[in-house]
Amino acid sequence: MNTTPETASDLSSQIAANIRDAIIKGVLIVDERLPSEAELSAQFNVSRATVREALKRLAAQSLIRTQRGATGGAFVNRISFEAAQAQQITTSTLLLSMNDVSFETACEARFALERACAPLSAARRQDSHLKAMQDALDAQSAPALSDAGFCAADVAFHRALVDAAGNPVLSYQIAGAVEAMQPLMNMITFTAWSRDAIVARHREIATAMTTRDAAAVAAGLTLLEQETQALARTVFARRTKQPNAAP
Amino acid sequence: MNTTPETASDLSSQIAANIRDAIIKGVLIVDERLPSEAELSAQFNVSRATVREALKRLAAQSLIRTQRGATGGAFVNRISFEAAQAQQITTSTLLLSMNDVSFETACEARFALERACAPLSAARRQDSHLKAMQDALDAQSAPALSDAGFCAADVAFHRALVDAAGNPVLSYQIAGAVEAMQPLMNMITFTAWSRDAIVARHREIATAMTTRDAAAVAAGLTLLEQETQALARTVFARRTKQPNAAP
DNA sequence: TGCAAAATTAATGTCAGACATTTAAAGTTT
DNA sequence: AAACTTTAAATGTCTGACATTAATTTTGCA
Repeated sequence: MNTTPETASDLSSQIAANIRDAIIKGVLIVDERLPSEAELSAQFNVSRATVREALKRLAAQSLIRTQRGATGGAFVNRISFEAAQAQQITTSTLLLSMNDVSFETACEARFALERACAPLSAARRQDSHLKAMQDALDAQSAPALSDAGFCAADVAFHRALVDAAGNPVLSYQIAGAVEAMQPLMNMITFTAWSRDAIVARHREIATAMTTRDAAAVAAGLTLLEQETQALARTVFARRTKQPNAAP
Repeated sequence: MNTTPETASDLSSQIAANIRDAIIKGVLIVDERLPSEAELSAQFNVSRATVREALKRLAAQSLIRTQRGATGGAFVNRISFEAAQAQQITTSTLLLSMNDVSFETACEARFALERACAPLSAARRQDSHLKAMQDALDAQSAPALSDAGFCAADVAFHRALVDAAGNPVLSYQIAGAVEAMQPLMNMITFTAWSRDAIVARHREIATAMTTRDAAAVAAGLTLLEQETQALARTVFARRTKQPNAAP
């Protein structure tokens, strides 16, 4: 049951931890109003400034929201899947960029996670998911598309694939991982040839999804992973040999 | 490239977003010292209190750390896998408890994720992983073990399974999801009979890991999932029929 | 009476300045 | 040269004030 070590000597950390535990343990219910800053400062016997620093910490974790005005105050937040995912993306993105995680490792993790939902996605996909995948495919096939646009459409495709599993927890976890990898993916300059290869694989996967062929979806993802890894290797190899000047 | 909407009118939010972007974009490097609070308040033309609230927000996301003293200040943090995972667990745990996620949905997501690393784990597992799994098995087989202890050993077993994949990104993502599910798992009271069934499945999985039989590992996980779901159904059904008095 | 405008109030947001505490480094003494 | 003392620079905390916001209450007038 490890939430956050945080044995800090800061009063604001302690107070934040105190309130956080109350929220986690259910002492404070969703949408319940916390005591006002003045009351909290009296309860904890600290100044209002210290209480405010504690509350800002909790707000940064989306645990509370604040409202101004007469009936305002700090309220316990119901964390939404969107908010949780946004946080996860921020954290994961920094984690990857700061810890010298290789493209290979991140890519492997990403496709492993995606394959995890292939059986569920194939079984449960709705027409709306197929349409989303098809739209992403069309976008990726556009002739004068920028690399960023290509990657965005790529994310949309895989996002639809994951959402088709119909499990919000799975979507939240995996979509976060996929999005966090985007900065790494953007390091690759996609040639027209490599784009065609990717789109072709996507087409295969989309077809397999249509026929609910889980094994084919997984196989398509595996092939896509191998090709992506190979592409990355050539791009990075060329780049180290011939370092570019443009910042 | 969605980091955090945060179009808030609070000055402290804006300043936090400003510095956060600088960190994400690499303008501020790991271990680099930020300007002192006094300098920041001059730069942003706000009071020191406002700057401090912004810094506390960043500290809550583990983006910075602060040190007191003459050479102190706020430093850009290198987010560790541990810290990132701890945050993910806090967020995911609250997400599950606050959004009425059913045991079924969470359990399905958990095992889907674990199956995702079965092939990698079977291929790459070291003796140390086998030993960790065996230790967890021994712990789970202890006769007078509490439910909490049983669950803790359960986590250790699956944690070793995931770590065996040798991919830190995968470990971070999945271990976080598994730990976040613990509160839900703890709602189940394991009978002696059901414990035996779980341990037996674990034994099969451990054996499959030893022989590097990825398909058998995945199959074992699938069976374990089905049995866990069935067990949960009976427990919850009994509980609704006969509401207990003890809080 | 009914309704719109104005005043009230209670909360967060911001500011300014002071003091406390911590820590490294410079300076002093033995 | 080593040990102690002083200094300086930073964060941590406190106090009190004012600004801003938004719901509520009161007032004024048709």
